[in-house]
Amino acid sequence: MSKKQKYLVIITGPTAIGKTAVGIELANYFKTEIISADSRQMYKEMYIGTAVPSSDELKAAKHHLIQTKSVFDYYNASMFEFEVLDKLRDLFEKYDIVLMVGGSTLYIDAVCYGIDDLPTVDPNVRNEVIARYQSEGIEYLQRELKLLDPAYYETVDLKNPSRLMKAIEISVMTGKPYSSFLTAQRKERNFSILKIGLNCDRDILYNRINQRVDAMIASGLEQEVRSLAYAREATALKTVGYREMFEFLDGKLTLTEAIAQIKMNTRRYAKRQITWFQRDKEMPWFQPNQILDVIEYISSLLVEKSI
RNA sequence: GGUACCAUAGCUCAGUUGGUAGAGCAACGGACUGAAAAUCCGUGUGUCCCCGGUUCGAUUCCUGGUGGUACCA
Repeated sequence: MSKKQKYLVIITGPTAIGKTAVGIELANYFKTEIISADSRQMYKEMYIGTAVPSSDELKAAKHHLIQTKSVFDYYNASMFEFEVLDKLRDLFEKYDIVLMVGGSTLYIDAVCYGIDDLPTVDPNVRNEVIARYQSEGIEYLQRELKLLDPAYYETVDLKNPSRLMKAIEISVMTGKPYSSFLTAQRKERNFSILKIGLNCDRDILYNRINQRVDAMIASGLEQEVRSLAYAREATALKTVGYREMFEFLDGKLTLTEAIAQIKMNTRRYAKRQITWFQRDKEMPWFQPNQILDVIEYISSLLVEKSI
């Protein structure tokens, strides 16, 4: 192996834990750049409600995949996988270490382990399935899936319409059962991956979330959401902070209620992230203020591996 | 100060004709391979305000407190 070993260092953790600040410090220390692993900060129409790094923060370290897409663009975890791999090919020409910072769990897993190749679904097929679900209910999806992919029917969460629809769309499109595309095989990467988790006591995290939401409101979240009314139906706008503010603008919630719900839904989101992270028993955890410990931890692994 | 009503889960409240209690929301736990900040599933966590009385047994009935609300002064 003549080529020098390359490392992707992933900084992750629940929303509002302080990943951005840690990422920038690490980027400066290791003299490298940051790829965002955030499924919402990539949309250029969304800014306040996604807590995109500030212009000062973006100047402090070079960031990639931030505000590069439109909310009308179709995007998914598989596309993220390939986009990041492309980006890494470039960055590893210049750096031995590249950082990836973010909390979008499925996207991170797609980069680390790969995600099976599926054909892109024809919007007509998709709309047809959605329409029949809306008129005939989840029983329709269950019946249909049982016919199209009995094996998947046995293992899937039968009460989860998203999962059922996805499998039906793919099966209808290809004429083959959805489950025949699932290999459950980890893809090999030609770089090493180091994951770092950031977390703290739950009540402290919840305080940070509350403060962040208040700050979003103070910075004009209402205006941002109001100006996005034309894009309201886009999937990317079905996001904590935007959804509740649309309800406020509709008069379904008072501003006070909307703020309370944004805080609550952000807490639940953080909890879902934490649940996902707990699958990975190997991931080391640090407090967001333990930057020196994180640097020491990363450095020790680099030395160990290069010997 | 007087009279009436109320006090049960984190909150709003239901209930037990006397056998130690249950809803909604919150909270907590979990699943998750192309919408993932999405989508879905599960769980009751309790000095039934306090002291005494009646009773085999009191959160429930009774005395007296304490706190709250309303009205009258």
